[in-house]
This record gives sequence, structure tokens and C-alpha cells, in this order.
Amino acid sequence: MKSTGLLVDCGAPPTGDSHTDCHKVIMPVRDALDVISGKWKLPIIIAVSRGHNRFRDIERSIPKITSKVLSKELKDLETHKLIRRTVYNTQPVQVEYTLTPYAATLESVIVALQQWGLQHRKKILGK
Amino acid sequence: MKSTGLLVDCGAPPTGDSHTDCHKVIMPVRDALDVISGKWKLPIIIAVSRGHNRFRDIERSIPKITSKVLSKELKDLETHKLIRRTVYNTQPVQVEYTLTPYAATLESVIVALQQWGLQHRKKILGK
DNA sequence: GTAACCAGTTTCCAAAAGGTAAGTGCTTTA
DNA sequence: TAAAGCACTTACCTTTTGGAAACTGGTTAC
Repeated sequence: MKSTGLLVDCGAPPTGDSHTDCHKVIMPVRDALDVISGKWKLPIIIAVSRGHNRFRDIERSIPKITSKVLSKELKDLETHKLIRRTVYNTQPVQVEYTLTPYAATLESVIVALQQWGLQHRKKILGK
Repeated sequence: MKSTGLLVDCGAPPTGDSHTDCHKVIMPVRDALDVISGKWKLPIIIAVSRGHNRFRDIERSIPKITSKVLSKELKDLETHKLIRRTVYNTQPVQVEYTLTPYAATLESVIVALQQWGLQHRKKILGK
């Protein structure tokens, strides 16, 4: 799911009636999904929020992620202002990834997904 | 190494094994994303929940979706027990899509995404 | 002096997602 | 009788995603 701009072009909103109500929910949800959907973005945000701030540390904390994918997703998250990359000119150079304050606004999304995922797993695995 | 406050409480002490701690959040979130991520699944659920129950009606209510994609996503949602497909043997056959009670459990996820999407759009446009 | 760690990048490739356009078989409406 | 609606399906194609593996250019530990 790739869009050109920062917000989703949902086309012309259907005028009036029952569609409008629907559209008012669909559009914001699509805006949000555009930023955070995909296999890796939220796991990365969670890992960084739990104190995994170095590249290899994040990589190790997320099962099955590869360095190539991590590198690309970190760049995406940086352009969406959810993660900040800081380079310290130590010897050798040390790179630290931290969440921006803006990323904290995703907390309710993460909590909702975590809780739904938990009960879903219980439901699927026999209960 | 400061935290932004995005700390999801998953019952483990922050001083414990940070990888285990982290996985308790990542795994459920990934379980949830497996079911609902992608460009169309939540928009379809929203449309159906708003009373768009016929194929063409759903199609019209979601900007830019095509019948091919809608058909495929509806099948996926059916196998995940989120949508029920009912065929009435009228002349001609009438097909109705409805949400299962289980789909209602996604409400908090949808609300969280909708609200985040709303403020995100405001942030992007209104700065 | 070589093995390992760091922060990535590169290449090659397969699979999944998604768009375009047309068609199917049926029925209803003008 | 033609057009349009319903519920889809099919074929073809491009884009996106992501996995595997090697590699780079530095540093540090044994």
C-alpha cells in the first residue's frame, strides 16, 4: 500500500446520504493505515519504545526481520516523523533510534491491536 | 536513552528480559495485523457495518475499490469469520454481506485508527 | 591477526498485492 | 429490444513487499 502523498486520496466523497457517514470513518482509517500498516512498522515502534535503540538491537528484538527491511522501514518511519535517528560522533560512530513524541500518540492504536490480537489468538487456538 | 512514554503494559517488569517483554506486545499486534492489515479490509468492515450489505452497494461506498479486489477481500474476511455471506434464493439470487458478532470486537481498533487518522490529517494539513 | 561486532547496502529473486479491462449469465426496466 | 443492473470472474500486467546472501568499511576483543 503505497500512496504518493502523506494523505490518502480517497476520491470524491459521495454527496449526501448514508455514504457520508461511512466515508467519515473510512477516510481517517485509511489515512492511519497508510502510515502504519504493513508487517513491520508497529513492531519496530514497539521495539524502540521498549528500549531497543540500536540497529542490531532492534533487529534482534523482532523475530525474522532482516537488516534490509529494517533499514528501509526505519527510513519510512523517519519521514513520517515517528522515529528520530541520531548519530553520535564517537569512535566508532554510534547510531541511536528513538521515538518522537508524536509516536506516543499511537499508543491507543497499539493497545487496541494488542488486545484484539490476544483474544484472537485465544479464539483461534481452541480456547 | 529516554522513553517517550509509549510503554504498553503487558504485565512484565521493565527490568526483566527486555526481549521477552517486547515480544509480548509484538506478537499479538502481529496476529492482529495478519487479519486486518492491508488497504481494504477495515474499509469493507466499516462499509458493511454502516448498512452497505449488497456487493454493488459496498463497492460504491468505498472509493476506488474494484470488484475484483472486493470479491477477494470479502472471501478473506469470510474465512476469518468477520463477515457472513448469505444467499437468498429469490429470483434472481440476492446476496447479503453482514458482520458477524465477532467483527464487532474490532470496534475499538477502528475507533483508535479513526481518531489517530483524524488528528494525523489535521497535523499534516494544518501546520 | 583473525574473528566478531557495528550499521548498514547491494544484488538477485519470488511472492503478494493491486490495477485495468473485459466478459458471464441472469433479470429487470424503459 | 436495448440498456442497465446484479454478482461476480478471468486474463494480464505492474508495483510493492520482502527473503537470502553476500559484502563494505570501519572497530574492538581475544
